[in-house]
Amino acid sequence: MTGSKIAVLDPIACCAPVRVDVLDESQAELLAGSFAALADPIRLRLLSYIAASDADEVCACDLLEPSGRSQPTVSHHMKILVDAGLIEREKRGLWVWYRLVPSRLDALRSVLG
Amino acid sequence: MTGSKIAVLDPIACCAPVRVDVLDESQAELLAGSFAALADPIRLRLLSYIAASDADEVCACDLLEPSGRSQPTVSHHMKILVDAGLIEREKRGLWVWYRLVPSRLDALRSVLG
DNA sequence: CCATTACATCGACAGATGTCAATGCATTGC
DNA sequence: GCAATGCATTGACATCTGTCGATGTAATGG
Repeated sequence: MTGSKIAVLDPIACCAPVRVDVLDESQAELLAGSFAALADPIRLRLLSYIAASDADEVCACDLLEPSGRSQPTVSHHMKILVDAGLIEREKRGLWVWYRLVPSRLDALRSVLG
Repeated sequence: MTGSKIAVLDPIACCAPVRVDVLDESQAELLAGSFAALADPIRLRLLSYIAASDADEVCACDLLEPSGRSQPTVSHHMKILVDAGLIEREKRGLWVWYRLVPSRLDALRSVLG
């Protein structure tokens, strides 16, 4: 995907020199941000709750009880997931609905393969 | 994979009731820990450095320069990756060698699928 | 032994993160 | 208009995290 080949030659020669295809800093920063969104048990459960829903969207009001956290805390976590691009937010009337963004999850999955 | 079906019925009925297959707390805690190990740009670059190596293992001494961090800091990050089960550590003589644990990465990947 | 090397651990610090009560801001219904 | 509702934002706090200098520890070579 990236293709940036960096040749690293170790001067001491304790170890064999290595040719590498390493994530550059900006790529690593971006990916780390995405994984950080997944690095919290509450957010993982919120995500799986949406993923497991029969409908393809879930009302914010349904996320309070199963998460066991206060309304501001859930709102905070949902914002982090939205900012990471893992879920979409849509406001209809008084209620807010969340949907998964499967392409974003696929992108993260491909990084681990 | 888990199979734990939990029926959640929302009492207010503002939203449709949802049948869910949600991560339980201990599962979420475990997974969050694994993703947290990936939620740092330095660790991602260390991991990709090992993954991109021609050999299947990399000497710790080769990780200092490309990471741009001090020796204690790199040691700290490698410990986190090892504790998360993402890489293996083997000491031979004075040197320490690291290898990927592909099965662990596969497991994480399958969670996102 | 002793010096040197490679890596781990400790201690300290700044900055990030999760949490909730209090408050703000739209939207709806009257 | 006004009150009520659903969610976001703020402020404050404790905890966690990344970082490095200093030091500890195990292995090697003389």
